Amino acid sequence: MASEAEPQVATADESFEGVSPDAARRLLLGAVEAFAERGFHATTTRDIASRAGMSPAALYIHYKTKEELLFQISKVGHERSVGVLAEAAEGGGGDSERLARAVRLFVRWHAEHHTTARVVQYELAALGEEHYEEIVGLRRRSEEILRGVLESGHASGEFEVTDLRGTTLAVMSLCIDVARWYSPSGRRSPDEIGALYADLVLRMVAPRARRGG
Amino acid sequence: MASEAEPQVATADESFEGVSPDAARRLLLGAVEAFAERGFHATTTRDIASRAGMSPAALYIHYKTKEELLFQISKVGHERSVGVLAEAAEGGGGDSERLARAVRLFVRWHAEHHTTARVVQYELAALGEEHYEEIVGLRRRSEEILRGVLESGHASGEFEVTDLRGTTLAVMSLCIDVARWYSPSGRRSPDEIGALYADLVLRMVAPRARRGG
DNA sequence: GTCTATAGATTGATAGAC
DNA sequence: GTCTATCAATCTATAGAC
Repeated sequence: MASEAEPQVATADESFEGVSPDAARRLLLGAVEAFAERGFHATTTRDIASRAGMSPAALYIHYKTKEELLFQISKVGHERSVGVLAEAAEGGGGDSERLARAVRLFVRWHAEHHTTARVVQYELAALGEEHYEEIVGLRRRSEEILRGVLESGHASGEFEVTDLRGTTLAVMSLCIDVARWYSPSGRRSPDEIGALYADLVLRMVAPRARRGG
Repeated sequence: MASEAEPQVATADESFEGVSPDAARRLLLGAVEAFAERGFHATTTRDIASRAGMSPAALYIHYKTKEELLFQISKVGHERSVGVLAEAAEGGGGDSERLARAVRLFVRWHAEHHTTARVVQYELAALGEEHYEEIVGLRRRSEEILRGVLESGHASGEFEVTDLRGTTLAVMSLCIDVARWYSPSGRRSPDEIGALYADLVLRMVAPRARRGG
């Protein structure tokens, strides 16, 4: 049995593998868990520290404020998700293939890393002003990547997109909202959800069949 | 010029018209604003009371706890949004017409009442256990209504839905996420977004064109 | 780097006058 | 029903020993 002072960070998230020293990473993982469960403002620094198996004061050796923890999570999380999206969109194949792959992997990331994703997507408002601006820049990039694929497919006639910005936003919405409702105890695996959503998105942009004559 | 003690509840939401006495309604509106801006836990009872032009103590004449305010908002908000969805789905026309109308009005509601909707959709976790269970019941109803329309359309051959539960969830996601990103200062009106999303959803479930031979 | 102890501010909620 | 005043708890963050 672990004593109360032992680290309790259960769901290790490889997104933060690179963070060192070890104590700083454990604090980050504890914060992800706590922020995802209860939200930034409802989480106490005591809670974070105790999940990392440390005293309340130890947090401040590695992070200046509680907000800085949120910022680090937000930054790494956004970088990871933008990276997934960029890689999928830049990969080979036609525009349908690129779009399907982008949606599938972006959705899968939001399901697999739903704790991190929840913090990333829903705790933005708690960031300080400068940190917020930096994160908004990263968010713009993911939107641009997706819009690029849709635009390319529309130009080539592979897609039919009547409202480019609106459709981009809708597809982003679909993917992001997965973080809100996904649960590992649900019926579907992250990959299955990704495949389903990729199919739905392809149908959203498929050229309409010419009807009648 | 209004003195500091005057009510500052700006965006009156007709969802709460029926609440009386007047002070209780003003507190509710103040709480909606504050919860939407900063989240439940970051909102102080002092903030709510001051938005309603009252002293901190006055809140407790009308509500037992801060959580009870959240519950009232959540309850009324859910009832309204379920009502919109139910009316749209029960109205006349074919299944395509019913689905398009349901999505259009549900999306429009989430945009028009985006402050209320944000609280309704993203502050659920702050509810007490019993209150949470009651709200979950209302949420199940909206999912069932939407699933009913999709099922009916699939049975009649008007739609092609390969994964009923998954598609239902995806359509709900699309609608709900509007509350997260919508801003009145954006380029599109709630009605335009509703119309666009209804079109996208119809395409998601349209039978695939028979290709080739 | 980590701890114990605690400062200093703020919070949700109550008491009691009017 | 509303106010002023305030309590008791809790929070972020720091000080100083080890």
